[in-house]
Amino acid sequence: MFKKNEINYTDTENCPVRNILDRFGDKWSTLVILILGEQEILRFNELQKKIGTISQKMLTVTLKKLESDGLISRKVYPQIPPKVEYALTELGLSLLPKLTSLVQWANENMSEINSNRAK
Amino acid sequence: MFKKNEINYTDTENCPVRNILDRFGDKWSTLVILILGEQEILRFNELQKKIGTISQKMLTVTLKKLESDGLISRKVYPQIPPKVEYALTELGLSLLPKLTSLVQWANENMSEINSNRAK
DNA sequence: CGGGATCCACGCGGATACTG
DNA sequence: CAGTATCCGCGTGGATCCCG
Repeated sequence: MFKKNEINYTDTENCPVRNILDRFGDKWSTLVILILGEQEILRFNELQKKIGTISQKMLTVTLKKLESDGLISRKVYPQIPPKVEYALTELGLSLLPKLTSLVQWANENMSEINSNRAK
Repeated sequence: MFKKNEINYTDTENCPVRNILDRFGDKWSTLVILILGEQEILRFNELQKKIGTISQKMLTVTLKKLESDGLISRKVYPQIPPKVEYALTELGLSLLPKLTSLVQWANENMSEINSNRAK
């Protein structure tokens, strides 16, 4: 029934599962990717308004991390006032379907989870 | 290119995306579900050994949360010493493919992400 | 064996002020 | 506009001890 490749979850450094969870287990990364997947290109302030409750600091930190991971691109227009555009890279786009699939599940099952919790 | 259902990400309470991220954005939930999906049934200590680095407290907390969400089941054998078995519920099983899909992506792309980060 | 109960450190993340 | 810098509360999560 289940293929057992016997993943070694103990090895935090090399286990991709642990790695990805450490990376996207934070509060904002996944959300930013989802929003960029929906809108294609967004400026810093547009992202912040979209999310609504994120602070400038955390949006900056999150974007930098995702950029250094190669998941999003950052395009700076050298003008005053500055203009910076963020978008998903190819790598980010390849991740997107996996996340939207998760979102779809969330949409379908959140009410059941909530009613379970209420008990 | 993109269907725009215009999700309101600002509404933390009602947005399923925000909800699921708040719920599985912790350090261990996703990992526990993945391991239970692989092994079907596991006892408390077996789970702890599988994960390796989780503390008793966090495993307890995580299991309780997942149980109250209705994602895993908890079967107690009233004997001494006690025996408790954990497994995925139907709901948990329905989530599993979405997570393994994410794991697959992680396996395929983790090396690229790591080399990106190194720059 | 499978937890409960406490204590506590650390770091995530918010609030605020400032800048090119 | 798009950040940077700093301070700091608070919750996550680890360590330890105890119990049925």
